[in-house]
Amino acid sequence: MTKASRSKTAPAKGDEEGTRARILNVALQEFSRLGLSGARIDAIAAESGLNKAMIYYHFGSKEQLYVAALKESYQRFREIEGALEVDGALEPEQALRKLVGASFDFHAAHPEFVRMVMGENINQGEYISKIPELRAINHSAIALLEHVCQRGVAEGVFRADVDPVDLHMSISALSFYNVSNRHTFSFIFGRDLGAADVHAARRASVVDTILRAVRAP
Amino acid sequence: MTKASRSKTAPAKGDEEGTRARILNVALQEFSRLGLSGARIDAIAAESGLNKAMIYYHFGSKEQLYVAALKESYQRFREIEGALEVDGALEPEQALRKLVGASFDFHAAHPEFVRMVMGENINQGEYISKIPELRAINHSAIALLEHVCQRGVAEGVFRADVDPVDLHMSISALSFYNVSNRHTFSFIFGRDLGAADVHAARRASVVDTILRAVRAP
DNA sequence: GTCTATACATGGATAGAC
DNA sequence: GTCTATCCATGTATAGAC
Repeated sequence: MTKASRSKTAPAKGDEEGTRARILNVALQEFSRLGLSGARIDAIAAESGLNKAMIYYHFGSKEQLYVAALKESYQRFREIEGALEVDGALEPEQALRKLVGASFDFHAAHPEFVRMVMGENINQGEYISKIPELRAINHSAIALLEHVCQRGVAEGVFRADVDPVDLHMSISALSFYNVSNRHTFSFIFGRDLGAADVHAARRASVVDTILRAVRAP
Repeated sequence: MTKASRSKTAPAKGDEEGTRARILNVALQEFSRLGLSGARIDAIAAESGLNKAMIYYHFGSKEQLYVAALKESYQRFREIEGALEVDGALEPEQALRKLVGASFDFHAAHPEFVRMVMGENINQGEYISKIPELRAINHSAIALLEHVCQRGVAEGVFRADVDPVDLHMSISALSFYNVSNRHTFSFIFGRDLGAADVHAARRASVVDTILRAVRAP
């Protein structure tokens, strides 16, 4: 009996998503909202329309479920990043603009990813270190950046001494902070970062900041 | 009997710091390490060399203790920021360099502050909103930035259309992320952000990025 | 695979003596 | 103000039936 031992009863029910997948989706939301310690297995069970025993049957423990959710979170991130096509006809400047804008938009559109990463940093990276597959997760992003930088240097529009990983870090920081620190920032400065005009202005500022950082001389 | 009802026995004991202050210090560390839900009253009591009842006597509840720690955290931040003297003889460029470097250094030197802010954003700012005094916390930083910008514009070295709050946000983002996402970033890129040379290079990059963002034209 | 019922530990909070 | 002892709700995890 191999892994695919769900011999019959392939359920064509409307909500057929698979129990495991349903749990995982709910868990991702719950952990991202409340962190590892704040999330409750009871709540995940209830929200999934299941019972606690099912969660332990499929995932073993709260921590293993958390690791699965963390992994899933990063993998979704990779999928969307991977779908970015940027080369082709675009000038290096325009290509970089597109990359930065996409990063900013992705973070804004996926606060649950941002929150998972925040939570895992609160955990001091204890659990992500158990998922070596994620090591490669951003390498394609770096490769893309590197390629764009090289083209820019060749055309004489970008500086030659830009480190792609350092540049990636700046792009991530500006994209990430905008979501991660939204609540405290909005409170302290009375500027609602969720508002459309504020958001658009910030986006433009971030893209501009990165472009200026790489532009020659 | 007024507030100061500790009539006699003003204890000259070596560790005289005040019970309340001792609890608060330990709580700040504990909440910053583990977040509101992850922190344990038992652990705070033990670490303080006290018992749980004392905590409830002085602070009422876990959440009130958390709010006190959050407030304390921001107030220490303000103190250090407030001590920054930047005007005087410095050129606008040099003044801004100093400001950005100080922000970067402060965050690096105070991971517990960064972590408290992360945790509170996980809480969606629910508790900071109960501390209206903190609204003004960064206004002096903004005023300083604004003044430097104005001088730079007057001398023709800075752009005229820089928004001080937006600029402050970029400085904070680059300073904050470096600490907040240290663990996941180090894991994924295999670059230890704690290492002295990496840290110094990143600092230089951040200062440079901000300077380029404001420089005319 | 899925459920109900329950074991068992933990954690926030309080009572009451000193 | 400070302590010990304890209450009670909650939360992770499992046993065992279907």
